[in-house]
Amino acid sequence: MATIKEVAKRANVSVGTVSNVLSGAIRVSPLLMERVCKAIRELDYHPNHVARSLKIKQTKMLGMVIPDITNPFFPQIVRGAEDAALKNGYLLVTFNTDDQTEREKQVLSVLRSRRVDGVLLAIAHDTTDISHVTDMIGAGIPVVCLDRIHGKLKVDSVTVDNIKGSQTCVRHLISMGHRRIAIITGAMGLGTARDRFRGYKMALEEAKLKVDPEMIKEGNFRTEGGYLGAKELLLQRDRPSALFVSNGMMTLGVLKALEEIGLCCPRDIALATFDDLAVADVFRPHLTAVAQPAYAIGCRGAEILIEKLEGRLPGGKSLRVLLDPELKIRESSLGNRMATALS
Amino acid sequence: MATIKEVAKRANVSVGTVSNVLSGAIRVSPLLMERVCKAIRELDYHPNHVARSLKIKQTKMLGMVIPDITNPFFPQIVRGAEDAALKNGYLLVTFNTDDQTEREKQVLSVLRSRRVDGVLLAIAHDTTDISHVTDMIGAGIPVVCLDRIHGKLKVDSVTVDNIKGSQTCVRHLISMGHRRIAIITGAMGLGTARDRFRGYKMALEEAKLKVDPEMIKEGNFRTEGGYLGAKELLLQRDRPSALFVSNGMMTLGVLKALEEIGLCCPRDIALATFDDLAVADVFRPHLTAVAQPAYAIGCRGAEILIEKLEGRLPGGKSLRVLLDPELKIRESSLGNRMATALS
DNA sequence: TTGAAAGCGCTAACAT
DNA sequence: ATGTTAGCGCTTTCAA
Repeated sequence: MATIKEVAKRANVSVGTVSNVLSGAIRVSPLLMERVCKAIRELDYHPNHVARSLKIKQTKMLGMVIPDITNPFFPQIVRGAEDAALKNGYLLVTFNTDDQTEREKQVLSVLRSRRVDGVLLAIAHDTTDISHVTDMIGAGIPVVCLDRIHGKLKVDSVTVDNIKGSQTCVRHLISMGHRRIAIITGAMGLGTARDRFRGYKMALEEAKLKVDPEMIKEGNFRTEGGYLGAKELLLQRDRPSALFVSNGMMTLGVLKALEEIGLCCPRDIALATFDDLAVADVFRPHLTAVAQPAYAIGCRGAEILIEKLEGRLPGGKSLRVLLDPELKIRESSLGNRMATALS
Repeated sequence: MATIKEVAKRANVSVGTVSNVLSGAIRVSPLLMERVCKAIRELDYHPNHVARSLKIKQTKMLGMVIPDITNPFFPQIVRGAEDAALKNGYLLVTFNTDDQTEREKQVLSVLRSRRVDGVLLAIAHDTTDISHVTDMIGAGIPVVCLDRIHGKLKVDSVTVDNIKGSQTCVRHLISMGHRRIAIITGAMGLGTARDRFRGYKMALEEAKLKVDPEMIKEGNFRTEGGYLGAKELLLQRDRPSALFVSNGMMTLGVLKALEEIGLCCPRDIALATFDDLAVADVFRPHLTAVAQPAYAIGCRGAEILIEKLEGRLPGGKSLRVLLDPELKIRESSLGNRMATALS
């Protein structure tokens, strides 16, 4: 591959001049300009971004660390972040942690070696020791947390208003006449999981309904957590009339459990879920869901990170952006008659 | 951030020695070894991979170019490729093209500037001019095509045996007693789409069934293509008794159309689809599907690319790996009685 | 406006 | 086994 030196030689100018036409910052006489452009074309020259990075001490790369791109919630976040990054001349390097702190540590270490300028992080859900993250920030590499945030971590973040989302959703369940409303939560170490539980509790309390421990199962935001939770919950003698599931992956497991148990939704049990995955609107009955603006989460996250990097943002206290979720009422949470009327 | 020079100074050794302990290739005396490690720890030193890349003229980065990470088929491919890449010390930089050739060109140009060592490419489906790809290869950057391949492009590739997949599937439909079997194809410019159609045709012909133009609709591998195709197909006076859909995204549209028309599967119409998306096994009735080993496609693709890069593969003629798809027979393609028995 | 040259942090060849 | 040093391709300062 051609280098800037070869271009300079061919155009009979200095490397500095070539650099100037490339960056466009310093003006170059039309004559030399033309010669340089010609040489670039003839040599099919592509500037070496690696050398540039070394020199300017910026790679214009952002790290994106998520649990698993295979979980349908994350691709949208990634896409949003990627679009925002590209628009600003950055590129995104994505890593999966499988929700394991150990992997997360390795990944952040690789990212530091690669000298990414900043990191977008959807933290692993069993992470308690957060030193790898604080170290990163300490080393001057800004981190913005997406979707999930860790209680002890003081960083910028973009999340959905989880409390409001589940509160609104459970209120809706109550308004449909339900009194025994169960919940499958995420791993309670995660702030996100705690907030969604909190919204559930608040909705019950404001309706003067009691919060029954038998109606609460801790899951893990994964299919199998939903499956197990639903089995326990629904095989009780006094089973709930409605179930609120804390995320979309777990709902997949819940649907499987319902099928195995032979329960029909919404006749036997009403359902509502956090996350509006594609299946929610395809499954029959269509599922009532709290839709998160996933694309916007990624997009805003990347924008904030970039603004920070380019010094356009006050470095002071960490800013926490809260996006509004949207309740999509569909058939799975409706009473029998209404459900049939709609279908 | 600390540099190798600072580590050397602190450990009272030369930079060469530090480099040697880092690479592990050349042995270093235990004494110095210990001093170097101590200094590394104390300075929280992370080797600068950018400088390394510049020196060794390899970035150990692979480009991954796909239409859209938001399409549930691709995350698995990406995940497979990423796992394989990481295992070999490479990292993956992913880009979406939205199936637009123009974006694909820009993306490949960026990738060249970034000096990726090689590229994994799921080519945009309307790409006819492939010069950007051949140029890349001409510049010495190997390309491996995944999932989709372009007729004129002579490169290594990893795809599924599309002909076999749809042939097997349509045979199954025939064996269930269907005679009027419709198909919604992908954009016929894509080899993948053509092959799936070819398998359909072969299955019909070997059963001496006629290939009826009224039973064929060209789609585009996207939801709306399935929706439109199904509407046209199923509102005919003499509608098919079975429908084979050429990919998973289109099936989402087909399900929507079925619901709107008020047709019940499998009672009114049997269904089978290429791609075994998560919804296939959740939707009722569960959908008969041709499962592609998406993870394996990504994984093998990355492995081949890396072997090529490290010279462990004969550079001669391009190798085309064909992976076997697997037919998952579920309820949507069964006759009425069998379906109810299973459910 | 243009050219010359230092130096980013590392690897590898060479010298000791 | 260890140290010294040139140079990867670029940006940027300084001088002309």
